Amino acid sequence: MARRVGRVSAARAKAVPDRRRAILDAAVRVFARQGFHACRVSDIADEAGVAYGLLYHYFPSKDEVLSTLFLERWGVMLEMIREVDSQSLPAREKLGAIASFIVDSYAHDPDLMKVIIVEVTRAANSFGQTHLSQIREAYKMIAEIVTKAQEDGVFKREIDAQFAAMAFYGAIEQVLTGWIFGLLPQGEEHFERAKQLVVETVCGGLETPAPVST
Amino acid sequence: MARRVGRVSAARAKAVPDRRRAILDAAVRVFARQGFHACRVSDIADEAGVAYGLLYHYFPSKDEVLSTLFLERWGVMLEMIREVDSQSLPAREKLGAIASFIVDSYAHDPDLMKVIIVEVTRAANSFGQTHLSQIREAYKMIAEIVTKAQEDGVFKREIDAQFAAMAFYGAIEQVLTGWIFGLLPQGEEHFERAKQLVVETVCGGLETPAPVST
Amino acid sequence: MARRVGRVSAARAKAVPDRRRAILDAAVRVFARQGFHACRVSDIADEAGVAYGLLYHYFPSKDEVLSTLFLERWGVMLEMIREVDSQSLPAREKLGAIASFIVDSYAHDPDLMKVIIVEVTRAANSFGQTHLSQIREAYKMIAEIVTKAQEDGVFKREIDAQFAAMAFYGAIEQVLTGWIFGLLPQGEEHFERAKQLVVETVCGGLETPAPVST
Amino acid sequence: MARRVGRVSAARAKAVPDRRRAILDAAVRVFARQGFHACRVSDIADEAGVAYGLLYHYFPSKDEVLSTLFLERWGVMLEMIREVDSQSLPAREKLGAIASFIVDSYAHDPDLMKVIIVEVTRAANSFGQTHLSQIREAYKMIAEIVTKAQEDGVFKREIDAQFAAMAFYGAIEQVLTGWIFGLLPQGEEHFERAKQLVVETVCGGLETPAPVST
DNA sequence: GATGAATGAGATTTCATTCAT
DNA sequence: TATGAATGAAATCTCATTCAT
Repeated sequence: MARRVGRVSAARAKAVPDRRRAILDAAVRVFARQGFHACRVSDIADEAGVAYGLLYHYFPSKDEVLSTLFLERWGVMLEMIREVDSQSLPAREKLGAIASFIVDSYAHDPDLMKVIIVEVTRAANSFGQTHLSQIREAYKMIAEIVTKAQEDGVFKREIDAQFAAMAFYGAIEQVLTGWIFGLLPQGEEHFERAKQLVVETVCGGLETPAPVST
Repeated sequence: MARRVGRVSAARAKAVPDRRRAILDAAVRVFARQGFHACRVSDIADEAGVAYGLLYHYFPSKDEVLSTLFLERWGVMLEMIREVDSQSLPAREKLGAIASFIVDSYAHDPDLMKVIIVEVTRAANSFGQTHLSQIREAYKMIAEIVTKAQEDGVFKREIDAQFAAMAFYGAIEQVLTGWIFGLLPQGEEHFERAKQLVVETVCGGLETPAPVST
Repeated sequence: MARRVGRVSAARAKAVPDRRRAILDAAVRVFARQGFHACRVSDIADEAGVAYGLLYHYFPSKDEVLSTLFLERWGVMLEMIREVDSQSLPAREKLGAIASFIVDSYAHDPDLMKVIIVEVTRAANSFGQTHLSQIREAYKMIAEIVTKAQEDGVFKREIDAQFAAMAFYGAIEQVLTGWIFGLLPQGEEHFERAKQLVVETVCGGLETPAPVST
Repeated sequence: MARRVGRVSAARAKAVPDRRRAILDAAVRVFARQGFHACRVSDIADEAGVAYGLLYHYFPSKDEVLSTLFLERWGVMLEMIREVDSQSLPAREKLGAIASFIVDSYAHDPDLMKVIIVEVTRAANSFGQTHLSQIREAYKMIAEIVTKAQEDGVFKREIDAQFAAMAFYGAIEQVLTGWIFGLLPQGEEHFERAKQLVVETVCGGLETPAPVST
């Protein structure tokens, strides 16, 4: 009966505020601001405007709130990479699509991306461990793109695909980190430029082409 | 070669065990194994084989132990980058020296590098914030190397130096993260290879040179 | 007479045990028995029959428990002195009313008065400092009673009012201290007698009236 | 050889600083400033300019330092009261001598008197308990003075001697407390005046003599 | 659904005291 | 004597989680 989808109930859904969603959204802001460990469950509840006991109606634990946030978003990303991968496009464009998606994700919801990166993908001792298989999946798919490009003779074969995938993803994530830390300038313009630069850097290299010697 | 002391005083130094050093070394192992937040001060003391009150004899807090560890090592790295920077070498070699230093650091003491990366440089909400100026210093010096290379016409001018520095550092750190997480194969051979590949990737690019069209 | 509530709500009030009050009451007993510094927060919780985390639900710190106790009771006393002061009574009766109130307070709840005196009014280095303004307020109002009596020609003018107020209050507090330490005999009879004696001593003096010389 | 008294060795005694004394003197300052419980043994040692281990050469514990301080000074006071008591003087003058001694003690070394009062005589839960017999001794001797005066018909018989002793001592101590807390003005002049006023208040009473009715 | 009082394990930190040198 | 490194018991406070209402 609950969660009915359809026009009428959709209207009703608006009338009945979705507390679960409110808690998740609040958690993003609080985790981004204070960090997962430094915040209390009651901080999230306060931000969401609910009693903190309610959080335990929707989630079994504080950990699960973060995990939910991560899995939701990471799932979308994996989906997207999978789709890109299945198309027949030049490797550079595939990597460009991935970079674009990640940068757009940050542009659209910087707090969420900050939380995912800081509290999960970069947290080797806690959630990074828990969600290792999900994280690894992304690297694997990127590596496959590289492998294919190498087979096509477009990418150098001497650079290990696994390795290249890490370098590529690391470069993007570091740029996001730069934004998160306030080390790189932000803004629509910079976001767009970053998408191109990261691909150009990793695919084309920083060096200017060697002049053709006669 | 470094840290050599006169024979006599070296013997004496052995006679008096350096508990402070023992605590720092133990902290590295414990932080690496359990994470800074998940470990207790007594875990460090146990690992060091001392009473945990002694930790407070040498450090004002648990935080300060980690900070000391970070600053010690990061200081050495900054010093090294500064030295490399001052020499007149091709940009690729300068970046290669930096990559080598970082990889060697990991090869030599993986726990320490894990701690520095996981608990400091990637911990945006805690120690990453505290030591931001130190971290930024490294990025800045790398960016200067890129800038110089651009002025020399060796590096492409369209890729912002700041941005390139982040991409370069991010690529290396991600590779270390791969080792830390067990996502990339480790071993002397792989470490050596990584030094070359990261430079080749970022400087030369993943793509094969475009065939000279006639 | 005070605090009477409607029958129904009074019954209801009983149904819901006031844990905050229980903690305060337990704290009085524990502070009196062991002293503020020598007791642990868990001693208070045990005495109150609650988990000690609950104490932190109601009070931000152990200090605040004592402060609450002091301010509650001291406030009542200041109120009472203020009221006495406002009436038109002979100075001796006003001081008598104050002495009576303090002695009655002790007779009614010796532990509470012990705590207030030992841990606050006589604790120059800790809570005595914190609550100095409240303590001073009592002395000030007593001094005003003396001043008025001096203006009326009832009290000697050569004894500074501030000074007289301290002597008067000091005499009473010392008597309570005698009871607290077990140096003076206690009991309803002694309490009643003390009320008169302290006033007689300070107002009338210890000396017998000089015989009228002819 | 040590502790030789006499002219020559006295000169030497100056040359060899008395560390035990230095520690006691430092303890007075530190206890007065921070309170017994709030200060650390190392604070005392720092103030005395010695290593804190040395304190344990001269005293078995921190407690013992305070006890030594108290017993030294309180012993002198008991001695003095005993002497005064043995003389044949009017009760008022005997009490005056006691008040003078106490006030002079404060004038001469306010820190020491603060420590004795705050940390011992008023500390019902700790040192007040430990040294109860010593403290009681003073009250007893004062009470004896009162008793004798009552037998001589100089003091009213209806005011219990024990009680009068407490009131008298309490009045003085409260005045000292006023100085300690900064509630009463200090200075040579005020100290002298206080000696008279406390006796006049307790012996003569605050009230003006009743006019002789015919 | 919603609330927030109640729980209690567990963490950091302090500091009196000991003792080898 | 004199030092201060070393010890470890103990205390306060936090906060995720439970559950009666």
